[in-house]
Amino acid sequence: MVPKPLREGRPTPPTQSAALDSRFVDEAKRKQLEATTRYEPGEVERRLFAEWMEGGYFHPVAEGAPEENFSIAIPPPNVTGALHMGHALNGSMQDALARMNRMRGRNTLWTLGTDHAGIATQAVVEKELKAEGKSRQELGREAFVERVWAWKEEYGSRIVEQYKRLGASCDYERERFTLDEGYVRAVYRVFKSLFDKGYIYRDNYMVNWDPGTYSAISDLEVENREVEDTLYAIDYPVEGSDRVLTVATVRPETMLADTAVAVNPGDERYADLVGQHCVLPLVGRRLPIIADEHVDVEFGTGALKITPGHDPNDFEIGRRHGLEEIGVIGPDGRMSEEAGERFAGLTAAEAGEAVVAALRAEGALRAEEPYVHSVPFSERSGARIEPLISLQWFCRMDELAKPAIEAVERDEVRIVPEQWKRVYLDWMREIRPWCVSRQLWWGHRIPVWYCDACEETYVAEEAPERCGACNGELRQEEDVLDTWFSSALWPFATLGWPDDTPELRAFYPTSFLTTAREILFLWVARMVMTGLEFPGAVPFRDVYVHSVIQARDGRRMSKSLGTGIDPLEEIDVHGADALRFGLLAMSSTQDVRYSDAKVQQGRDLSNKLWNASRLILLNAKFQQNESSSNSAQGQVPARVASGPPNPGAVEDRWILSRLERTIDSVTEKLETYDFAHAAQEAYAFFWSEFCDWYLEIVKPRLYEGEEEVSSTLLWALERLLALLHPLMPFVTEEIWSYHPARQGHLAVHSFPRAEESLFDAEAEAGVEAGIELTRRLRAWRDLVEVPAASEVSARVEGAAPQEFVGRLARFAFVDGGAGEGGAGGNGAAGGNGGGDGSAGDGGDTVASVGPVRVLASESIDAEAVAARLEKRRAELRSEVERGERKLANEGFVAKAPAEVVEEERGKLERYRAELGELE
RNA sequence: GGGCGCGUAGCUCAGUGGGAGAGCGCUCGCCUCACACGCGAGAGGUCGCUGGUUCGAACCCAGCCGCGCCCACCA
Repeated sequence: MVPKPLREGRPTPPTQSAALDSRFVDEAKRKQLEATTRYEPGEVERRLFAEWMEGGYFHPVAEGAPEENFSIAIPPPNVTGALHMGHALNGSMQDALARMNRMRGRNTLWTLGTDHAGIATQAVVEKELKAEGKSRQELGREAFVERVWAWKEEYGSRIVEQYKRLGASCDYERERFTLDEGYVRAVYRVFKSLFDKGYIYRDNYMVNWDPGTYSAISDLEVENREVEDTLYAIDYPVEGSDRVLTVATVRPETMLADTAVAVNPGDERYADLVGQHCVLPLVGRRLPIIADEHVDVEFGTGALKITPGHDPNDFEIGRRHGLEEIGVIGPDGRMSEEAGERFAGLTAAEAGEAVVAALRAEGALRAEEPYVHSVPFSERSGARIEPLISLQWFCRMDELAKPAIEAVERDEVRIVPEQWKRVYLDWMREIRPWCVSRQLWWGHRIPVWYCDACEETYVAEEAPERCGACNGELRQEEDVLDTWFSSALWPFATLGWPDDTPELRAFYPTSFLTTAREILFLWVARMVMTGLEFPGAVPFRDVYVHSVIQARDGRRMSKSLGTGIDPLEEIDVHGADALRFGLLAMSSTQDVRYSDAKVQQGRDLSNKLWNASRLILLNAKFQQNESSSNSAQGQVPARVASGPPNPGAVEDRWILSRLERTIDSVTEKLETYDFAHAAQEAYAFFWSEFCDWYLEIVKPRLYEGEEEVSSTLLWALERLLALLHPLMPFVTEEIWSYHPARQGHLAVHSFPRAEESLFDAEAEAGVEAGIELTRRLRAWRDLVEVPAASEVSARVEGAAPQEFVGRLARFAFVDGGAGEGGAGGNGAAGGNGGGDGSAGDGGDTVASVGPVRVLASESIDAEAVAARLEKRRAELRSEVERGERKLANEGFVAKAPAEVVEEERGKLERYRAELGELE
């Protein structure tokens, strides 16, 4: 749990010039590259991160306009926190965007900081105290708060260090904390301003009292759980009559605070009783019988006991009818004096039992039955919420909500995926006052001062000295503000607001926010409201609501359940790039289970990148560039070293075309926050097309030292690394350090833009046909069980296949007439022995695979060939039948789009032709 | 009670009107001079169920079954 030092005994990072072109001049480094057949992220990541920091790349100058710059304010983690998977996913997304935009030359700021997290932090320190046998009360407020600060200074930066392990390109020099001096000023300015507008007020009101934290909490911090309780029916005698009103409750102890009984105004059963009184059993209080619409005629007896002091509904009803508000349960969850001598001092639960016993003794308990209902619990402490009336500070939200609703309606803040837009709007339209005071010590103490002498109240940004009216002593409000009150100001308070700072001018509004949906209301909505109210502009343009990563078994990842997976362990084992890739690839808009396989895939990809690059870098021929003007760090990204190559070979044109299309597509996906598809598409291109086919195709040319293929490879590699860098910054940066075109760090290299002039449909079609033929030949070999090591002789009919086909499928093409060997050379085929003798001048054809006529040899099993042929014929017949059936359908031909019909005809023709050849 | 979403290969998930995909796992064959964290070839799916719309449905509509999440004051 102790933060790991980041620069574990590493020597200082190389200076610019040392990091520069020392590679192949330096034979040792070449040897190292040659020897390292496996990418090892551990050492690389620490070293490279230090280099980036050294370069100052993450610390932009505050210049330019927000529209042309790019900025993100990180969702501030709790100071008490440790990096969890949510942070890791969130961070991977933000970093991908930050890095892409930085590489595009945009002035990019990713603000980092932590949240003081009132309850959580106070709880941690209180626990510490408890272990020492002390309490915060003993310590006193001032000393306690000092102690929390000391804790924060010592442990509070752990999570910041952990973000570095992820590779997050935050501006670590602009780290903020919600209790920083400047931040506190922002909070006080906002409080005062909202007070002056009449939005903030103090009132005795029903709140969610959390006996666990000994504080009020907001509606959003309450979670409802199904609980099995007992529903008691109690008889309340009607005064001056022998009738009784039977009421129901799951909390009998609250009857001690009843101040009325209500019935529905339309309920004829009780119409005559309205206006009369009941007598409260055990207590003897006279309760008026009132009529209120809230009462459900169908439920129970249709009579409802009213406890304005301990039930939110009853509270509302009580206020409507001007009922007395009695509190019998105190903030400690125990019965107060008001509950009467018999019950005072008992816990609520004990009191409940005592009340039931007493009622039973009096014969007032009519019935009891098990009852399942939902009960509020504190998300903070887990304690059952005790609704009670207390004096708190509230903020009226309706006026603030109006512009925040409009901003989202008009897409000035875009919520992605769009379904969350409605969720946001629905909540905002029904918004209720926010209880902003908390009975804690750690936080922003509410900037209100009272004069006890004359009862004057002052709200101010700075403490007034004495009472202006009577010159009496002033006493500051004891309560602190809800943590979310300060979080709500995060995007602008971190930039220096309320001062007019260069940062604010350059980076507000921010560009992007990504968040889990659980804090859409708690945090996002409130930032929109305060942003519009204070700096006067939306806090961010786009909000991306990401998925929740669940534990492997589908449960929530949670520390208490023991289902959490520690991202740092995953980084230790697989590397940060692997984790980043894995998280991005597995994430989507819906919740997903954590997938080890995807992280594995990321690790494999890192390794594959490393090795494919080794192949290229160790074999490509290139001229060492004179290192041109040193690109100034962090300013102008280095240009792509050379212009696009213009190769003649069809496979070169093919791969360049595919690369540019991939760049186009991956970029578009990143821009629309479709991280999963961006990652997977980049993976598929690199692995399946670039490595499996292109590298295999060009190996002979590469080994021969052909310059054209070398420059194509180096150019493609450079663009590929740059494209992948936002997703996997470490491996790509490390590989780049060996690239001859390197002039500076990849982190500030330009991000590729698809070069459309390289799109080449013809080359794509040509190579893809060759690939298809290769596949068929390989499948044929496997099927007829040709030994893997042997080469098969064959003749080609008609147009010659791509030359790589024979080599990759291990086919030696012989030319019947000229006796010229095929691409692979006959030497290798010599192993086939005598069979080749007859093949040399065009022996018997034993099978056809497309245009390829396979010649008889010892390694070919005639029976297997026949079986193979029969299988293919069966496939083709069924295809032909399918096509014929479809085209015979008049509706299809008449109504389907012409190109669909055409395609169908083409396919049918091809199948027929192939079938004809085989029969 | 209201809302949102999900049910596709053994597993985890893409696909959202024109012939079922990926990664992992599995089978077979390969240590082929970048990579065995690898290479090649395969097997495996009545796309939850029932109806409807359409020339055509995993995809659109309706109903049903199962699962999840959010919001909500029925004692």
